[in-house]
Amino acid sequence: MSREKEITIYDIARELDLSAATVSRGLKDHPAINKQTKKKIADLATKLGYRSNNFASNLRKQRTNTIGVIVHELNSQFITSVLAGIEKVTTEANYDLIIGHSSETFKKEAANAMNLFHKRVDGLIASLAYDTEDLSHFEPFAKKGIPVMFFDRVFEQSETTKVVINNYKAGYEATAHLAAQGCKRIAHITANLKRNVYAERLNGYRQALLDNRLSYDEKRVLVNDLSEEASAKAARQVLAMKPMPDGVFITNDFCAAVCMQVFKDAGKRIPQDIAVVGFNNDAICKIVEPKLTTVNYPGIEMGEIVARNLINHLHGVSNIHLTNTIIIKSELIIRESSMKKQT
Amino acid sequence: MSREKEITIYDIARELDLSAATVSRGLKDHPAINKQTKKKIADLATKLGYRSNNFASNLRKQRTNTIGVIVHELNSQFITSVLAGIEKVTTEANYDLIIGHSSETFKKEAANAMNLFHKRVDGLIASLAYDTEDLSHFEPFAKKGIPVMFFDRVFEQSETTKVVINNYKAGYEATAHLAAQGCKRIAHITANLKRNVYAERLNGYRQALLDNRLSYDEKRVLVNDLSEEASAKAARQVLAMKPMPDGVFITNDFCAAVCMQVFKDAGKRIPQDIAVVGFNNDAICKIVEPKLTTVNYPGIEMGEIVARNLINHLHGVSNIHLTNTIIIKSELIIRESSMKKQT
DNA sequence: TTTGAAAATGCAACCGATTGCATAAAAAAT
DNA sequence: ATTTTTTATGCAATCGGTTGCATTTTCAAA
Repeated sequence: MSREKEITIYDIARELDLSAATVSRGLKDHPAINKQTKKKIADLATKLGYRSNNFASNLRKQRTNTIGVIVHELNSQFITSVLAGIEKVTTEANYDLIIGHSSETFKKEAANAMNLFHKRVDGLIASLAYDTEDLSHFEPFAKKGIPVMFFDRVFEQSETTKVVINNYKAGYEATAHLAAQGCKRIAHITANLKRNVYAERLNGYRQALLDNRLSYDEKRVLVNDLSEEASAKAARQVLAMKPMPDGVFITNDFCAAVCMQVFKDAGKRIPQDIAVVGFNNDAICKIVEPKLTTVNYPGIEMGEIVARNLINHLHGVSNIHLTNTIIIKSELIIRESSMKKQT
Repeated sequence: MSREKEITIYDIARELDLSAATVSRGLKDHPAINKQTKKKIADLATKLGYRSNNFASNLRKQRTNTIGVIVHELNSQFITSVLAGIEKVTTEANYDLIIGHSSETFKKEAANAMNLFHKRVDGLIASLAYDTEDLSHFEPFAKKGIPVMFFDRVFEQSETTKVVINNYKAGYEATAHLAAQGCKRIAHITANLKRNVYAERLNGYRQALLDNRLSYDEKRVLVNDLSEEASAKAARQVLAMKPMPDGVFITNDFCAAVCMQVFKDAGKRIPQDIAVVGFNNDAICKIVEPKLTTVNYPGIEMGEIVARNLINHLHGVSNIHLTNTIIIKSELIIRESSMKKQT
């Protein structure tokens, strides 16, 4: 209720008959300060409830020890695990984190970028929104020499550093698996092909079809925004295809779960009538029936790697401008939804 | 690559032959500054790529215009929508947001609280972690007169302001609905009863049983941590009860989804053999089969209300110490998982 | 032309921590 | 006892906006 006076190093200095400089050094364990003096300072600081003023400190140091993160959405297992990985590394390195989310819109992504820019983060980690078309909103960072790293949703052609999985390979393996299960007409439900992850998976899908002597048919590729409504619509489109596909590779687990629901409502059996493979290995995979075959995405590892690289760069240990792309392993997890052939 | 020099108001002042004070006022549209001067300042600022230094500004103003938020987890629809509501209001009021998450642990919650305290947020919004036992980590805020508001997971007995739904009523209605569907042995799967939300729902459950002349049996109440494993275990415990329950009210949709899976694997039909009601109205409700009856939790509204009250308090428009508890409406959404009686 | 009020701008002291350099005190070497 | 080295501490400028108060400029009223 009653606002206490804020304690500063000057208060501590006065009380101990020291200079503010000594208190400042003492508080951060500077080697030139006497051990006992340090203890006296620390004790009094605790007693008075001193808290360091970040603003004064950052103003003077011209650094913030803060890293900004921009993600497209928060409510996904994948993103949450990436954040956990980033947090682990940044906390160890004593950096603070400011997390912003774009709700999949370019507008909010740009607003977040500007916000973090004004907050003067020392570095930025980002995954692009659904409809981001260019990276101009990250240019202020480049101009000021603030490192930016992308993960997952990146611009493949850009010069910035990025951490990704091999989406081409993942798409290839998912599709090849369906082919190996005997599927002859494999559809693909995906999202905005401007996003590298989806474009690459589509490429993998196509190559796997060709390598398995299955024809690639544009009509079997459906693009939507992965919302519940769009997913259901895509599923109905699959059902309406003639002949109906006997397998479908879907680029997102939630979308796949919705599709499965529609397929089952239409009386189709999974995997007998239509086999399904999703992507991400979200918790939902084990809840849907049958359990969903999917591609496991090592989120924590991805977060750790992207954060570690950024911090190494900030510490001058390495230079991210030399390492352009880091590829992380992913793997197909086979469950019932695609097991046409019983083992 | 090449780090540009940072532009300050002094640079602008020098170039326009003005004082820094005038530039400062001009940039923030102070009424005493001539319109044309303002325009000249704004134009040059843009041209030079000026960005205001928050640290200098906050240091001087002794305010941050930032609100901290601590939530227990990010990957839930409910939390995401609360955050959306908070964001909407705070953005309009020109406050920044710093979001921290505790991963359901007291330790990280306390660490987040200290971090936000040192970042000197003007106010704090929080929902407690699974195992938080006391509120001592929020005391520094109280001491400095920084307002703290809780939502959803709160300490009912505490003096702090809180925004909640009527969990008692929600639990009552969910249970009464099962009774109305003809269930005679209704089980309840819930979580840490130290969390008000779960304790209150249990109370509602118990009263509804009594009001429907059904006996309350402690053995039918299972407490777990809502993880996938714990949920499956709880479901198996329900299956093992003799006689087996014919209805179950589960305090969380994800947990309910896992349970349904276990029930179905055991050959039970939902809702014929066992009716299920969940809680939260997450997207998963419409993906499981049959679709899950649940309690809708108005996340966005909750976020808006808690943020609006906090900001009003900060602006001195109202005083949160007068309003102790705000209750928001929730409602039962009936789907197939509980419809024993066909309509 | 003078005067008074209103409008616009400037002065200078903050806010609190950091840090290069100077200095003082204590310990060691001569 | 004196000089050198080591160890501790202090001085004072700096970071970049903000703001109460003073001063100057502008413009209309007398």
